[in-house]
Amino acid sequence: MDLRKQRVLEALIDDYIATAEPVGSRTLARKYALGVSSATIRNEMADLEDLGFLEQPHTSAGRIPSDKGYRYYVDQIMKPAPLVQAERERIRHAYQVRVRELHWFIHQTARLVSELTQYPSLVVAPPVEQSALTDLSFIPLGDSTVLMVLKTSGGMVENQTFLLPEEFDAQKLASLAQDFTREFRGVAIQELKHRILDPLQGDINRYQELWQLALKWVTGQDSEEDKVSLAGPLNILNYPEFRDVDKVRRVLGFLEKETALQLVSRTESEGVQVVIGAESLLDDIQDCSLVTATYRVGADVVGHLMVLGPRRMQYGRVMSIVQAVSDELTRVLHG
Amino acid sequence: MDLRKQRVLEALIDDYIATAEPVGSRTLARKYALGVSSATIRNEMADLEDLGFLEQPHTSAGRIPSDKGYRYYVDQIMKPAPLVQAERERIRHAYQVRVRELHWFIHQTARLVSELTQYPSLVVAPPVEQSALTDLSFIPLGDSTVLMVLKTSGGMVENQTFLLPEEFDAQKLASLAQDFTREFRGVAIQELKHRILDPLQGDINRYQELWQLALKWVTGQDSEEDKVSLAGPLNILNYPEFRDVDKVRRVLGFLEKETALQLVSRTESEGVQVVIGAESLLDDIQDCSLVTATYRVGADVVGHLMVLGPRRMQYGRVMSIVQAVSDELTRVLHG
DNA sequence: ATTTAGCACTCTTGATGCGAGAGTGCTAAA
DNA sequence: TTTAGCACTCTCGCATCAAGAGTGCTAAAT
Repeated sequence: MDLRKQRVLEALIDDYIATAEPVGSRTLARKYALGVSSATIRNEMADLEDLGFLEQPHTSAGRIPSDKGYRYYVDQIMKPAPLVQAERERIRHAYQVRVRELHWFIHQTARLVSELTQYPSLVVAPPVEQSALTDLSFIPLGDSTVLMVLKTSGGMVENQTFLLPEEFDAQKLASLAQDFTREFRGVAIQELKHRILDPLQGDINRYQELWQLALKWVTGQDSEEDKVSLAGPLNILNYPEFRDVDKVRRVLGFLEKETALQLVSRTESEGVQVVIGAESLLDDIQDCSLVTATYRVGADVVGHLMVLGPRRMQYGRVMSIVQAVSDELTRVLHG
Repeated sequence: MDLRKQRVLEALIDDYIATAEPVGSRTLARKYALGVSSATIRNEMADLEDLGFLEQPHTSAGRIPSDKGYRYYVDQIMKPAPLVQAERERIRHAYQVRVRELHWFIHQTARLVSELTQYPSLVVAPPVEQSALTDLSFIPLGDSTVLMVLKTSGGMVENQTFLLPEEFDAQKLASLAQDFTREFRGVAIQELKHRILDPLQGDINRYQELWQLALKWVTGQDSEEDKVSLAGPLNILNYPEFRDVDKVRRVLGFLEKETALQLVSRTESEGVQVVIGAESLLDDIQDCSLVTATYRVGADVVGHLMVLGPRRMQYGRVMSIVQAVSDELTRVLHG
């Protein structure tokens, strides 16, 4: 794999990403200053095909990159595309307004990323259970309904209205919330489950029904849609590889199913990751690529961020954007 | 327009709705018990075409209904399809859990409707400005941020966190909220704008900056996405008339643009409305139909509910569902 | 007067064939 | 080792053709 092969591979992939058409030796010789004739390039291309970096859709078309070709391109050749000033500012400004509501953050982030990249984007919130309780309060709304406001260790606030199982007056509610907060401050949400059921908990224990209800909401929210946000799914309609409706359906189906969530949540390693085509082992997105990143809220509770596009994705650009956004998100959520 | 013509028209439309294929006289004679031969049906079909109820894609295909044909079908022939038990229960149960958050209601409704109908559905919340303030309170979250909780006349609760323009301690905030509530209870949100700026308002007036900020959020939310919820857009991919990606893009673009919102909000009349094909005068949805309904919250503040599908929509079913859901919604929001 | 059978006519659809164009691989010369 | 030249292959678009579906019209039947 000498330098010239790399050059040819790079030029070919760049061209294919730009045009979505198989690239021939003549095109490469004409459009890119490789300093050699098309015949030479032809030979190099044949070698690259033998090495498994390129494929030929049919005998007499140009060539297109294989998964392995893209992989080499991403790992060895390509440089992350620097963001322009406007984009950096956009990212910085995205989180300056409202604050502290996790679901707002993930919505905002998903939209931001999909607008910057022009690909669909999916953002997964960190699991609530892992964060610790900081404060709980109730706001009575009348008619046995109450707004429960929960502050967690990451500085986030979750709130939800729900029906009370029995009548409480405002004062009683306030004192209940106080007792609860005093007792359980710093305890992880997932731990609360057991603590609430603990018969030794005295007064807290007397209102088990209430707490269980509350708990159900908090953790129930987990399995809900609040946890994951999808933005810009229709962007994929803009790419010619998705002119087939069945393909669109499969891919968007993947994004809406839990498969996407599982796939992305399984990733342990930090930083930007790229999954190309069949590497995902998922039939539905055989000819898509994914770029994922993680972000942190508080200490080490992590969320995930993902961009899905055609295999000929603008890797450099997307990786830079995803990196910048996840950095910014981590920064903002830490303060 | 004698009875037999109606029968033929009905059979033809039913068949076309089921198959999406142009319908020929032979098919009608065979599948539907019309009691006459295909030749007779052929004559009737020719008449129906002259009357403008049918069209021929080309000389030797069967016929398909025109907009006028569908219109006649909807207005004169078709009966609303009764819902099955399971569907009625589904609708009743949909709103039993969480309560009082308007944006939750519209999300829930959109999803419910699109799942029942298998078409995309759009739900528009009633304009916040028209409802009156009932109660305002603050929950301090530390670091100059606060959760503002606003109760409105419809019994709805809006809440949002935001940054305080200056430092307030908890007590001061509580008293501010009390003053504000006392002063403005029953005033319409849109009216608040002027009242807050009124220099005669004494103490309230001293914290103009705070109130303006708060107001900006409440009414700003109006132009935001919280106001409208789209569910099941991908359902249209299941219908053969949308095998063309460009068409899909146009139609889904329409749903995401403000056009849809404007169109539906312009409707004054109550009850279920049907817009067929070109009747909408919008190029992007030339071969789609819309079924819309209104719902009320409180006295006469209304929201809208809309289903979009191909022209050969299952009108009877969709109209029943939309009717039932909007009734239920109105009922729940009234209590 | 209506309904129906029969039939010629029209138009789509799918298969087949053909030429143009693009791109390759190979050979031989530079 | 590179390059020019050329034969070869395969797709794509276009035209042609037969089959099939459905119609409209005419004439017979009810």
